[in-house]
Amino acid sequence: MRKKVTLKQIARELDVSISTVSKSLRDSHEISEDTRLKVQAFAKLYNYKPNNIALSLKNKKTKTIGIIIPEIVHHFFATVISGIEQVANENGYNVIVCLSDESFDKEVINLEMLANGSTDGFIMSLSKETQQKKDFHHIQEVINQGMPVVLFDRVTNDVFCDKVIIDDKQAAFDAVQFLIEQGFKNIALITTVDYVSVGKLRTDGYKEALNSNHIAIDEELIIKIEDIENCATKIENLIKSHNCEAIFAVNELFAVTAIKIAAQHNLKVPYDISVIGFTDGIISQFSTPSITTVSQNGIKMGRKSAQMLIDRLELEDEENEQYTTEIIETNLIIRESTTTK
Amino acid sequence: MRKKVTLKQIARELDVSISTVSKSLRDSHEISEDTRLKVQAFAKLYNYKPNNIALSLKNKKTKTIGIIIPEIVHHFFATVISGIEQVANENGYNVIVCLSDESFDKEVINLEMLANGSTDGFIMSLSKETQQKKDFHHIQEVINQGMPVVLFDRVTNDVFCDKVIIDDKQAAFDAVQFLIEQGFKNIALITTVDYVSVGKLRTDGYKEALNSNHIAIDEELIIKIEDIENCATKIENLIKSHNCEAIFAVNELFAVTAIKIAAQHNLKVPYDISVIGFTDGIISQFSTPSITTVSQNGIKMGRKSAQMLIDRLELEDEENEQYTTEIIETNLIIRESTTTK
DNA sequence: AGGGCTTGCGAAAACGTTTTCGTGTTGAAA
DNA sequence: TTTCAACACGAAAACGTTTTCGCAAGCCCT
Repeated sequence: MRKKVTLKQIARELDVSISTVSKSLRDSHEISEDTRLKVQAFAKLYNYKPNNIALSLKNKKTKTIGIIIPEIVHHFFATVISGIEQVANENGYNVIVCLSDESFDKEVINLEMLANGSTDGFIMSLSKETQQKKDFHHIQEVINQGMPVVLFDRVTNDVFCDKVIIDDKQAAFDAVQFLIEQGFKNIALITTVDYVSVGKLRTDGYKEALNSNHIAIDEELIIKIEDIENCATKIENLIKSHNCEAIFAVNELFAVTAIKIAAQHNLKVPYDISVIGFTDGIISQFSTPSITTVSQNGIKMGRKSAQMLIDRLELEDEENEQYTTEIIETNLIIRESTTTK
Repeated sequence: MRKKVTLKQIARELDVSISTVSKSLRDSHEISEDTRLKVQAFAKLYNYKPNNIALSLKNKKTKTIGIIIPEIVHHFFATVISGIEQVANENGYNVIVCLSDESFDKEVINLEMLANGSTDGFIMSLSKETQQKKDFHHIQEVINQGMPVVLFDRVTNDVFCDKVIIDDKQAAFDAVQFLIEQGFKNIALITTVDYVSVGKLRTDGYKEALNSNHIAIDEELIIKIEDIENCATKIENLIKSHNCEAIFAVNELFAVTAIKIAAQHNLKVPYDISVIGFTDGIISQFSTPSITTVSQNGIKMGRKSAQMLIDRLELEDEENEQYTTEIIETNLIIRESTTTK
């Protein structure tokens, strides 16, 4: 077992000082060519690489980005991480990933854990519980300590920092508008409970689209799902009791569930009902029929978030207190689950 | 902006030495109760938390696990990470995630990057390119330096370390055996090119199942996909030219693709063809028909990998050179894509 | 020969901890 | 009064770097 070699060991072997070794390896002009080459050769032979921890301590920079998200087994979040990782890598940063499991406490613990020197900044998406409690002191705390934070997707107005979001309301509006243009009037909405910020925004977009087309909002056509496990009856009722021609679902799980339940009642999508989902994930792409959906472009969100964080990290002391909110464009991907009336 | 407070600052404020502060906070009996309480109160007031980097440097332990995987936008890998993160968290470890993008070079770079002090050990799954080149010197290198490595899923016999796998061959055998028991004889295989270790093993299992049931292997019924983009014609030929009654696909993408292509040729799954996939991901669960598949239990793989790594890290100097290979059991999840003849 | 450069290198501080060891003060025992 | 232990605390090293500063030797110029 050949342990990693340090400057000190090289110095001892070559009978020079630690400073000389360090300078030689960094091609300092202070050192004669003789010594420099000798040291470099020795270092190469023993495969010397500077210790990152020591560098971090000295430079007060870890070159590490902390990511805190609700869960990772979720296509959207996975793509965001992927995007973050790309940009991080291009800029010599590593990413350290923590999962909050939608729990406020875990979010706080993870944040505090990483804030003690482990990372230079954070990219996060709020847990459901945090959004529900509206308690963001932990985030404000790390910002006060001088660590940049970028919030993405699940954000809040209550904390000032850079943010990356999609225009959920507009995207929902566009999706519903599309359905209306296909000739549908009785358009149902399957959404989440209100405290999930994106669910709320998408609901608003739905309503606005109906309004601007002078279609009355029928509350019977709006169902709010709290728990995916036992949503079946609600959706069944929706499909059976109302003559709904089209459904806008605020995520792909709701969309595919609706399609399945429709099929069980001998209603074929898109011939009997059109369905639009949200999030262009695996489900939308591979279910039968494939699902028309609003694409969120997680990669782009991740890349943008990382870029914003790194920009702020490298600007450093300029203390630019101008926080910005970046909006990633969405687009409707039209597939098999929609048709014209 | 209230920067984080250090021992030195507390010491200066309270006019004691750094040692006294440190000892007070660690409840040392060397310190009088007076001083101890005073220091603790002050530390609490200023929310003192020890700097992780400094601790890492001192203890030569980072309490961080490096994960290097081919990609993260992949349900299986996401579940494994999730499992790793659970156990890591329970034991006070953080995880730092790097993606190789199936590239040998990126795998090497990431490994070397993290090996310079950033992590205490690694959990990895080999990139395709690495498996193809059969070059594992980078992994052997970090092991020689005394860093434990756990390989999972995509492993190799050429490097000695702890491993966590499923019995791919047996699982494939079981799946094909199941098809045979349903009365099918003409069973096709959709697999990968040979250098992908798990693809090879699953192919072996397929063949062995046929053999042990005295069914001749028809090479025409075996197709190897290199690139998912243009595999359509191969699968079409398979479906059209042969009277294949059932298909065993070595991953869920192949399975769902086969089902889609079959549908295009007016063959209904499972009535005309039965299909079994591998990996119980989103696709298998939500496609129509839902797909009978071999479940890999990524969470369990991740948890086991993390446990093995941490065990070795905490054992430390005992220098237990007894490497073990853990096998995670699989099970066949029977859904709608299979029926009896 | 003396003054002033340049060259080549080492000592030491700094980052923030923990821990070992030393030391001065106090009180009690002899 | 002397001796010794207990007590309370500080100095310093160590982890592995980088960088500033100081210093000695050699050289050139007057």
